[in-house]
Amino acid sequence: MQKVLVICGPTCVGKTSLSIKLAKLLNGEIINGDSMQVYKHMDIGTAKIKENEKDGVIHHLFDFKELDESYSVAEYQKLVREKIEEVSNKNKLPILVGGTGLYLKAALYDYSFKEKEDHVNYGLEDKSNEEIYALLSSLDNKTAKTIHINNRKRVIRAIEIYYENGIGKEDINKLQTHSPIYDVYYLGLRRDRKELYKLIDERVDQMIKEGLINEVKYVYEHSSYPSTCMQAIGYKEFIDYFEGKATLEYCIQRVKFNTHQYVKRQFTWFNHQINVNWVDVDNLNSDEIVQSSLDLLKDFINGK
RNA sequence: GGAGGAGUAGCGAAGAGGCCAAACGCAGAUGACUGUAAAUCAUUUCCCACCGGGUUCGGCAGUUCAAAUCUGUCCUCCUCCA
Repeated sequence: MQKVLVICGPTCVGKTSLSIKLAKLLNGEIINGDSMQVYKHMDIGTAKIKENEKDGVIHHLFDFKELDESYSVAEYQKLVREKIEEVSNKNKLPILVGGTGLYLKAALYDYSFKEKEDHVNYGLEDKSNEEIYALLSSLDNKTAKTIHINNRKRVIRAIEIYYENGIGKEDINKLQTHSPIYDVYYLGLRRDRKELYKLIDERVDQMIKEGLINEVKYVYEHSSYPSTCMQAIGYKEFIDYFEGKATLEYCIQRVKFNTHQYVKRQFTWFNHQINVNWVDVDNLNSDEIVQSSLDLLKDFINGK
């Protein structure tokens, strides 16, 4: 099986800088594992790696989407698998770096997404939660039991899955093995939450200084709200400011709070969905982080 | 010095005698997650506990079977007039 190294963890722990060092030490190339860094023009707010920080390491799947294009796990899965193939063929180690848990898992596990056209509209959007949930229950009760009635997106998607496949989501999942299709090592960076929150707040302030507002304004003007890119934290919060509904200070605070909650969700995901080998970064300097990572990776690397 | 107004859980803010451990929002905590995932959704947050119990609504003292809600007094803050 092909080897794949994953560097994951919550936002703002230092995945990017570690990834460069490991890529150089392990002769690797980096593949983006982050749902928002695929977009052009979204650099500051997504904390995307800067050109001069890449240090000669090749990066894949960054900056290839226009702002008005949508994006999804299925597309990501397909692209990443191609890249893993491509990098491996050069005899280099593919290193996935990112914090979007579902994307990482979907790419590396045998999640299957049906090849499909554009979204078919089944006219579910204007129905009430109760109505669509009742519909799902009648179609595919097994899946309905796993989704909360208020979770419209999931309920609707489950109905779509049923219509498109003639079989329910739960039954489809049963056909999968739920194991990785590569020889994967999950390396995670972790840090005390409170400490992380503090670093996040500082980083947000720094982003503002670097011109985040102008960047967001550009993105805002070249897309529209339902679009994927304007759902990014650090962007959507400023819509109210641009429309004169909230002060700038308030919006900046919202960015910080939303990022805190995002971190929380990321931890929940990583802790419960995949077996991450954690490096606790709290009292380590950057060299020590690299060393701890290499210690953990020893068997994975030598097991070639 | 005079006239008004306000003090409610970490913050904001409802409640104006029993249905109040106290709505709602925010922040915090926990969880779910297979095509929007930086998305979406659920649970939880005075204290101890399994039923249940113990302390709360600026302080103190009253009225009442019953007080966050009524009375007195004190403290703090705000606005206006001097």
